[in-house]
Amino acid sequence: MEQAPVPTADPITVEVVDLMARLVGLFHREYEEAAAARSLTGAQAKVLALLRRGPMPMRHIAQTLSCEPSNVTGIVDRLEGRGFVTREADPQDRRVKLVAATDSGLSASTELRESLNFAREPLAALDAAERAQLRDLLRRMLDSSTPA
Amino acid sequence: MEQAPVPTADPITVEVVDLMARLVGLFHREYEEAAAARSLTGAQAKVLALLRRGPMPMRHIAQTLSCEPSNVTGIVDRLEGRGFVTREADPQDRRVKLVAATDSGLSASTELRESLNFAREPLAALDAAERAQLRDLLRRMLDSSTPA
DNA sequence: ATGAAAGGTTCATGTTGTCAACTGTTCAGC
DNA sequence: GCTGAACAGTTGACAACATGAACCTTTCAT
Repeated sequence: MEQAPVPTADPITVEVVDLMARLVGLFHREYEEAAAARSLTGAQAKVLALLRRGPMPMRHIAQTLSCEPSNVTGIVDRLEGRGFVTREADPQDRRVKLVAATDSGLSASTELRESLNFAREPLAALDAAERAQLRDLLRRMLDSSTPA
Repeated sequence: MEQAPVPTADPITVEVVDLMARLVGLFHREYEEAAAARSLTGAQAKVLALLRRGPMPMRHIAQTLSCEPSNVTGIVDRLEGRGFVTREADPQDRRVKLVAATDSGLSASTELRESLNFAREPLAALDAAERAQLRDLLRRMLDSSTPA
């Protein structure tokens, strides 16, 4: 039987991976800073961002963040303590706690999101057509690995 | 005088930022996992990756990682404790400590780097020409914001 | 009805991160 | 040459994040 064809690390792929690593570093730092400017931590900001689509069980948050549920407990505790989210029991299943963003939490998250859009100088180096190209490439990469 | 043209969040930019956020999340998680598989933390792996180019003063590490020097002390302590790096005084300036990867540290870092290359399924969705396109776009974004 | 399984929390522990205070070393100005 | 400012690194105290095990409550299959 053939060995699974090791995706021979061609030079372009290697370089793209490297560039992405740098991009990830940049992005991550800026996100962290933008959150800190609103005295949120990165993890808190991520949870708030998740809740923009609507209330969500703790477990679902943990899955999306790829971390242990016990970790989420603490993060939500702190967000709740500052009035950014609420916990309410799910009427359908009383084991489940639905976490929902408050108005205050929602607007904090929206502010942060918008501050990111124009803080993103790296994108300024590209013109409209190139940004569209980039968008298409990224879309295809993500759609292939995140069926959702 | 004109107001600085608020980079009116055009829909494409907004979407690109969003896609990048998702990509960053994916990449970050995979990096963290790949590091954990070698019982390294993400931060430790990042420092080892930095040292692949050669020895480096603590302060330079802190600057590159955008964190406090005191934080680097701890990370390097743990790496040193496991024989992945060494600390030696810089003969030129005895205040400075040069951190260098050992052979063991270097090969751990290389292994990790290579495991990333073919763990990067998202890239598989693109053919060679598209990967080259992506590389060019990313290069330009990064070169514009990281003069180095 | 009983017991297994699932959702959350708690506790203990380790790593990352910040900040302030401290030790050595270098270097500019006198 | 000295003195003092500035710099590199460490230490200590503390908060957030992250994991894993133990636990409680609720649900659900049998």
